[in-house]
Amino acid sequence: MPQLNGGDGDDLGANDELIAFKDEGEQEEKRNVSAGRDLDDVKSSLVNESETNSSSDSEADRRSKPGPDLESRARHSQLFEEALRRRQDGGLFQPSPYVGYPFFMIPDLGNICNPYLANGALTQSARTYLPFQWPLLDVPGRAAIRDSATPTHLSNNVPVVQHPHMTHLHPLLSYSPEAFSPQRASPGFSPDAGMSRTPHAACYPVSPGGMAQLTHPLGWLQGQPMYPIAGGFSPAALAMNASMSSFSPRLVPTSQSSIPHPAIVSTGSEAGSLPDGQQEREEEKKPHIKKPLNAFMLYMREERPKVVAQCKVKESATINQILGQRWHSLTKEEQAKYYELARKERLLHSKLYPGWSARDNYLKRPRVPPEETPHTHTLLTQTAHTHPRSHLTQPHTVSHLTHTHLSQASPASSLDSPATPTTALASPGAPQLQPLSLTTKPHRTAHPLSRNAVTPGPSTPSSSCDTPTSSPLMTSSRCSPPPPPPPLISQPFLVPPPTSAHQSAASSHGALTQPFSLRRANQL
DNA sequence: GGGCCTTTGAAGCCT
DNA sequence: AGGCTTCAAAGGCCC
Repeated sequence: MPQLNGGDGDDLGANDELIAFKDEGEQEEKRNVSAGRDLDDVKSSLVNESETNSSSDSEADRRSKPGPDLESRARHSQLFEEALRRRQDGGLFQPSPYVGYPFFMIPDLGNICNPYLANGALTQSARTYLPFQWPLLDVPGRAAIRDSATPTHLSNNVPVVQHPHMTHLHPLLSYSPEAFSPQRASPGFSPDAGMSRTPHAACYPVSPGGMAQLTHPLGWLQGQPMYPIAGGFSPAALAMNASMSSFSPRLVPTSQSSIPHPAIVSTGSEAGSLPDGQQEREEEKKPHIKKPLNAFMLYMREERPKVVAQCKVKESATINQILGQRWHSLTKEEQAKYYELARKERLLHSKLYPGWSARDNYLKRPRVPPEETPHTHTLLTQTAHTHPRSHLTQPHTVSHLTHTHLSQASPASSLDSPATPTTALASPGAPQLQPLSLTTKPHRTAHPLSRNAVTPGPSTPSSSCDTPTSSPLMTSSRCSPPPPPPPLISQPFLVPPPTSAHQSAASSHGALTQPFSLRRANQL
């Protein structure tokens, strides 16, 4: 566990962070205990509640139970620790966010490797990135730069390379010191050389002072507009970037005009449906800011390589099933790490994008190829606000109203009291309700029609990881042949009848007995 | 080439 | 308030 608040406590670059985290600044061990205790408290309340109906599934009971579950958990914990050690030793795995969790608020860095900026070239999934990610920038034009293994000099000399190993770049989880080191800065960030391709670089907590010594990778772009702010990023975000950055504030773009960068273009579909209005055009250039990752997503991000390596499984659907059950096999303390990390992710996200709301990404994806005129676009947009679930008719273009608050957010209000509810979540007084349904959510049964008609069922202590059907827990460090179906008695997660709270949490994914594919079909 | 699958959690919208 | 839906990551698979 790293010192999340290492240094002088300015790693976040914001004092309110210290306020937000009541334990911030204390010893990490104490923080861990505190986080675990908080989580325990929250979970215990739920457990107590559920115990009124059934005590068989409480965490305490599970943990006190001898037998395969305990054994598998011990193995898993051993694996977990081993993985942590490996990462500390500079192994191939992505460094654990807790080993070197670089929880600092360096907006420039966060922007450079900003994982929230999606759409094409800058997304991890697209595996295309600029040598540095443009702050608050959405670069949808992936088609133009995709499959470019070598730097592609675009019209304004911004090299674009494709780098499958940089998918780990993340403002919180993994910064590559090599990518930012002065030694490598030149070849790595030079417009002529593109980015260092060193994969799996260890991450480290960067102190602002240390970063100040580095050559800003954007130096060659100083004076140029860096990204469009037409999307309505509040001056607060920019001010924060400037104030919190160890780099020159001049790098913070001040122009409201869009960048003529070739990579910073709207997607073809967006451009094709552009209405004539200038405002709409600007809205379509708005960057797509991704949601912050939740605890499980962070866990998956970290554990996925292990599962892939251990099980030789590459299908994400299968891996996710494994990880889902592994997640349930984690102890509260282990889960608490990820909840804490997710909480800080949300906090960082809310600071980077004070006006952002999950609503901004809501129903933005085109479900049906739009055949719309500007007139219908307007109508559909209005309809979408009235009936946002009617995604069949939802235009793929951005809504008119959802972003208006972004540009209206005042710097002071954004900084002092970010408008996003995530900040409220991160506030010390806000209860952490996330873990409530962790170990009580019943497993879904895969629909037989589903392509991946695997039926994970309740977690079992088995160590096989051939398929989630046999045993997804994968508590062993090796993949073993699928054992015979374990007796039901060995299932560690016998789910009690859900309480109202459980029901609510579990039902958030639809009917418990209804497979995802069916639910999806019903949605459509 | 793009959508689906699959997981959990956060947050949105709707009733 | 409660229930339901969407999105976040990921990569093989399928059409």
